[in-house]
Amino acid sequence: MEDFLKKIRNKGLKLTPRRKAIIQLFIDSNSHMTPEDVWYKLRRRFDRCGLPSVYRNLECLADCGILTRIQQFDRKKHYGLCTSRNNRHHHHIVCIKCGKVDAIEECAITPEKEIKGFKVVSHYVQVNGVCFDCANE
Amino acid sequence: MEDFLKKIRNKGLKLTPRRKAIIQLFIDSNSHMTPEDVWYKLRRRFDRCGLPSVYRNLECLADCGILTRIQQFDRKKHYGLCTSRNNRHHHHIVCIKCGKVDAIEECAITPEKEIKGFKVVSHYVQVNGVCFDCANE
DNA sequence: TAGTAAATAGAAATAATTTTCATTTGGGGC
DNA sequence: GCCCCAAATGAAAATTATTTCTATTTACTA
Repeated sequence: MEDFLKKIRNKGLKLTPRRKAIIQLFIDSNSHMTPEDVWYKLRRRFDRCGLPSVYRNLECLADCGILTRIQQFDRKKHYGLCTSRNNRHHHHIVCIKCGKVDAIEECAITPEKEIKGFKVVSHYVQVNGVCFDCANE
Repeated sequence: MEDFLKKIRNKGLKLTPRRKAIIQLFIDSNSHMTPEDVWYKLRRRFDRCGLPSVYRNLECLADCGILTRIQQFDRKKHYGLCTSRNNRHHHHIVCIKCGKVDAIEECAITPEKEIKGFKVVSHYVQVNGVCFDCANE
């Protein structure tokens, strides 16, 4: 937890009760969540709690590298706890059953391979770049 | 084009003027598009043209393997033409400038590598799987 | 401890997508 | 070529996730 708080301070952002609570929720939940999921759980602890604030905080925590944006094709935003200890390039693996999120350092994904104890079912890769034509215009 | 039409027939779906026109739009446009983009262009050719129908057709064409769903973090759906000639496992590379979409067969993405003439700027990988705990419950 | 920029709640607005339903149409079978 | 029926369509309305706005509160710095 202290590592996470440090990341917020490093960005010059405030360490509010909501933010700490949200991080704690992710540590406890061990799975990715939508803004609404988080909001629902936060309301148990705070009488007043605005959904827009949750949206802002999740984005802010993702920008701090504390959370990672998880792509689920259900039209909602999803965030998971980013547990990578160093700052190296990495990706995340998501359990399609329980939503558990873990960091993976390797990029060479091969089908059927087991990664960190996860049995790979599918993976989504999108490479963003500049094509030959655009690079030379 | 004939290859694409075959894929629709193989799925037992109808070969409507809208569908042919949408495929042609993608062949001509050479970039990925949102439902609204497609709708806007279709309206030049058809007097009556419903947006829901465009949504339905894009999903349908994606299910047929004619289009591929492109992830852009702008809250809209994006589709690109899938030009892969065989049925092998593949991904897509997207130009962040012009939106050009191309199929890539290799999975071992390394940063800075050039793929098919595209200079890789970033890539998004999400692996979906079943974690150790879930696999053993 | 006062000052200030950042964070907040709540209400309202926005915008993408989906649903519903009545009508039309493509394509297989005659 | 014509009939039939499931699939496709348009239009309007509904849904729903997300964002904006604004006044108020709060965390942190000096």
